[in-house]
Amino acid sequence: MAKHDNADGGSGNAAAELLGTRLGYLLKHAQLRLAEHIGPALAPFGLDARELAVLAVLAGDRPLSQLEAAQRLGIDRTTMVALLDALEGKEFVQRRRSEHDRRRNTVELTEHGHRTRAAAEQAREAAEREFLAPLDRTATAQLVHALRTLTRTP
Amino acid sequence: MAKHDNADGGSGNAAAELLGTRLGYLLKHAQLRLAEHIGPALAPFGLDARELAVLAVLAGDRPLSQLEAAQRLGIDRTTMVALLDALEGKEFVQRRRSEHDRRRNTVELTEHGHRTRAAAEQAREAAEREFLAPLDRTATAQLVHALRTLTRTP
DNA sequence: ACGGATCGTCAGCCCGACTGACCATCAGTT
DNA sequence: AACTGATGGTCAGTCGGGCTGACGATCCGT
Repeated sequence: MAKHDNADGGSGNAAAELLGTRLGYLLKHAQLRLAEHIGPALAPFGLDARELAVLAVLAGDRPLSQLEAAQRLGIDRTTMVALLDALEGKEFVQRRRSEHDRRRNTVELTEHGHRTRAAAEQAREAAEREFLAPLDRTATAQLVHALRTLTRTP
Repeated sequence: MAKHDNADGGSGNAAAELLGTRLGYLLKHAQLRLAEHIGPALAPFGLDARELAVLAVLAGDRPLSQLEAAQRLGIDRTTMVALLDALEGKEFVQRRRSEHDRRRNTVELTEHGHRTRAAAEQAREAAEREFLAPLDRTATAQLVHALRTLTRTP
């Protein structure tokens, strides 16, 4: 969280006028600003947002294969490999050859992974709340609802 | 628009349940879906969204330097170089050494650039409207307002 | 027992965006 | 005028995220 981004901070916002009407710009920068909240919030846990999302998806009762996990996140299975390498290196997850289909790795959270995930999730929620603070309850609900509607592939 | 992204389309949306509550996910995917509308809409003009934004920023009455243009878009000046290389190659803009400060390039739209920008801007707006179609007027206004509030660095 | 599909892995590549160095130029100082 | 420090444009290098393509191991239907 330092190299990419830039999320304003510069220039006397002549931009805002022109770009503030462009949905793409608004969405992108909302995301950037949110990332600025969440990144630091997760850093103490040794996680970034993507990794936490992986943990979240793996936290269900049923252990998943790498492919299943990838699909739930909408990422490629080859991307999942590296993600899990990192998470396994930090002892948050554990790969294990599936008994029933020995092509598959079933992936499970470790004890440490479970605890960290729970704590990190709270930190993420707090960061989100902080980010959303300028909006009242209603506006927040409407925002989420609108975004959900728009992302539901029609 | 084919290689990157993936924006769902796969998996029986077990994701939606888990991730639909995560603001980061919603923002990211809203953006992806919007890009899917806008990309093809701008393709006929030989532009992508970033390039159109550059044209928009340069379309003001006063010609800007590369640095000024970059700052208004919140991008790096080194990034602007390549962007302008492309736009100049397509004859949409023209660089010219500033008379008053010969370190600067002032950048201006060509005639062709102006016409293309106007047309492309309409196409972009149409694409945005299409993307926003699932929301009624009020919801759209609220969404834009909320995003604007959140992106205003407080 | 085979041939085709599936899963995990790895190498290679693309894209966007940044950093660092370089050169030309400007502006203020001496 | 000459020096010095800052500024603007350029380029090479690099990084992060994510993909494609190929490969080996396995599975499965015939």
